[in-house]
Amino acid sequence: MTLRARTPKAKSDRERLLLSAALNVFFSKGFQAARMQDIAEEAGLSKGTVYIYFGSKEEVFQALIDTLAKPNVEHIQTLLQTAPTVTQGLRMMNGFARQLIVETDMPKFLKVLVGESQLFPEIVADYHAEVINPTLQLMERRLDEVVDSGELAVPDTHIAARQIMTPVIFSGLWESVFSKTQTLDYAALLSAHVEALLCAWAPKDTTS
Amino acid sequence: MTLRARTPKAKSDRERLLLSAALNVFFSKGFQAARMQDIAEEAGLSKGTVYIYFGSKEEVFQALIDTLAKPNVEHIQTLLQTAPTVTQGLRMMNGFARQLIVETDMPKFLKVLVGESQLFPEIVADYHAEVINPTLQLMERRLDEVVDSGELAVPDTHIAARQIMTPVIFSGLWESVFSKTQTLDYAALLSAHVEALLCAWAPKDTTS
Amino acid sequence: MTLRARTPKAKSDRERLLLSAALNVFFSKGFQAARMQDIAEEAGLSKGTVYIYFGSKEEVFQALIDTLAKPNVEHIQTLLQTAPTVTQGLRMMNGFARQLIVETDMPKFLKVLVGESQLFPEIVADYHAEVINPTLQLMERRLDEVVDSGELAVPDTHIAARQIMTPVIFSGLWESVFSKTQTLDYAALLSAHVEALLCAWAPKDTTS
Amino acid sequence: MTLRARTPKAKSDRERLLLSAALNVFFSKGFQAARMQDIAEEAGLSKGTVYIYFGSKEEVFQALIDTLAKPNVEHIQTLLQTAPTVTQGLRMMNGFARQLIVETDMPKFLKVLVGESQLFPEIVADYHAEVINPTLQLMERRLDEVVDSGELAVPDTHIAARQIMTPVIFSGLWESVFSKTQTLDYAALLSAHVEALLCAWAPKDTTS
DNA sequence: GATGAATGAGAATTCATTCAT
DNA sequence: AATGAATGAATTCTCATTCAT
Repeated sequence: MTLRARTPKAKSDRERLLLSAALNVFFSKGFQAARMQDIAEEAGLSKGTVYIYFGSKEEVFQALIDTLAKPNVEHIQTLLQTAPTVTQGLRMMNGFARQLIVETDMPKFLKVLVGESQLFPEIVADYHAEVINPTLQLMERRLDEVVDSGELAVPDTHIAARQIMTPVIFSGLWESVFSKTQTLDYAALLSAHVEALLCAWAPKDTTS
Repeated sequence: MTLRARTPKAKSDRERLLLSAALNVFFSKGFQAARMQDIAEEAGLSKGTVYIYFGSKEEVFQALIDTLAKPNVEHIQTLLQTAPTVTQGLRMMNGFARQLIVETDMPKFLKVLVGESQLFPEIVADYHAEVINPTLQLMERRLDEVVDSGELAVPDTHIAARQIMTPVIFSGLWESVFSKTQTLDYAALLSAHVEALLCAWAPKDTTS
Repeated sequence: MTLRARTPKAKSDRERLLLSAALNVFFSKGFQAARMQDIAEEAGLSKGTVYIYFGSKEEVFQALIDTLAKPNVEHIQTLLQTAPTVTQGLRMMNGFARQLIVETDMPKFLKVLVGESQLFPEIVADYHAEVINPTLQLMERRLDEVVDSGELAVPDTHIAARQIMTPVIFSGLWESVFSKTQTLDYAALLSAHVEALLCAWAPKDTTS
Repeated sequence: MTLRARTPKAKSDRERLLLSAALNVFFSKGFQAARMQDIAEEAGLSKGTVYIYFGSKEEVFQALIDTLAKPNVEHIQTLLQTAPTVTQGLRMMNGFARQLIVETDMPKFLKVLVGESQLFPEIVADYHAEVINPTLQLMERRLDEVVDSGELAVPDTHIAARQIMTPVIFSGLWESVFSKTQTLDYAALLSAHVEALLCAWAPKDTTS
């Protein structure tokens, strides 16, 4: 029998442990095929114990989304807001995106979200409302600002915000789905992309 | 009882009907959560009938991949090979990509492939080998040619080939996952992307 | 499509063909595991055709018992009744038993009857009433006669009748169950048995 | 919900309970027609519980054979080996055979083995190799010894060993198949048989 | 009469969830 | 708190039977 988690700290550690185990299992098998047993084993605990922390498999899934998704958003937002220029902000974001893809669970998370998107439309809606949309809107606003300031000449900031995310999603997905089959140089792809955008958005020379 | 399919033609029609039903169900629920019953009902047939045409749920899935994936590849390849210039080829491909996203089952297919990627690694490997890789390599070769001819100045054709696909995948995924929550102007995104690439790859003026 | 059976003769031939196929299939798989498809294939016909001749799988089974069991009984009974002495009758019956085991379907039939005995108690009761019991009673009566006539000194004719059958059943079962694993010389076993019985039943010499 | 079996002892008891239930069900319906549900109900447990102890219906069957068949063999062998004379050994074996038929599950087991013999040829081969053959060979060797010692004059010890088993199998089968229809005095049959054999094998008087 | 496609009831097996220990 | 035995709903797949051709 595993040591009991008596303090609140110990309990929240065990919760995190379970969520991390769950992500791995959901990633490997998908929500439906994932057995509570698998999650328990991945965490080194027993089946019954999972139910002490989460009421059902669906609750584990929901908690996973809530716990893992949001911290990243905040980071991106901080990055965008604190960078002196958008050009720098974009370049810094690239570095962060690379980290996100290679060093975090984001690709696994992305794969799980995509895979279960039709099964849990509320979760998708929620995720859109709390993560995707705020981030895109923040980007859009920042781009509007720099257009006004003349830093960049972005023709359509709405599309531009999405355009920025394009290789991040591509890379995340590649990492989840194809990384075992063929590697991809995410950093190169991301920076080629930013440079292309900056080229396209370069302010027109209006001096002459 | 449904009309019996006695001729080979009628049987192959019914097979197609079932595969189309299966794609919808796999898309909605994922492979695991999809019940054979669901597929049968979607096709207006009974459970047992599905087993006359396919030996198991997995066989339905495999047949789906085989049937739906490959035709699109050929189209893309033709497009690339017949366009007089790469610039035109890319612009035409965008039109095709838009069609692919809005008018075909590609987004559903993409979502299913991503969702089940860990469960069927052989199918993913197969898909990579027969669809993804040949397409990317063809693009890469075409880009190498135009670099040689001076039409474009692509710094890294390997990355460039992937870069081209970036918004296609993004759009396909958006269509699958978020289209009910928020629409996205795929044509605008795709063409903004191509224009950015063409800007970045514009041959340097070496006359002066 | 197989030739149609138009005449009554042709129909009854086809019925026999199906029953023979059924015996093989029931023997190999047991009643439950036998598929109508198997029986049809064994007979070189199609599934639906079996239903033209028999209303259900159970009806096939019933017809099998009725058709195949009874002829043999009549033969045994004739043998016993026409033999001039019981001693000769027993020896002749042995020859017949050997034939029954090696050259007929009796062992298959026995195996099927035993295997399904609990599933079809009425069939077993029927079989007992129409085949087993009459034969045993006839034997018993003949033995009573020869005891009276002084030909043999059988202590208990009821038991004796059963005792006679003992190696026949043993051999039939061995043939069904173990013949592929190890052969058994049925003729030798049967005649050793008869000789032992004749020794035990030899009339006591009461002359001195 | 039934009491939980937590200790190894309780678990092995439950396993035995299930096997005993399984024998009854397999006997009544045959392996194929037996539903796991039936076995569970016969044991007073639920369907799912059977799968905690045995991985599949086939595994239950195999375990049954392993558990129930072998103990009896040992008993017979001990009997034969410890009896001072073969004559006594045979008479004692008869007592044991009667017990086997009336007081143990042997007849049920025999019926099940016969019924499923074609479906599980490996089990039959196994059973022949581990139970039937060793027993027959032991008998044969003992008979060879007594022929040498002059105790009995057995003409063919190979056949004789089989001849001895003849009424045991007959009785076991009768018990399984016909006992509800008509009783049979097994003890009388068995001892009549032994006496007949002893008569046939009596050493020839060579004194005069 | 013959065929085999279609049906749906039924059985093995799995696994989320409960709860006695 | 932790465990894992027990349960039964749910799912895949099979096959007896029907019936359009």
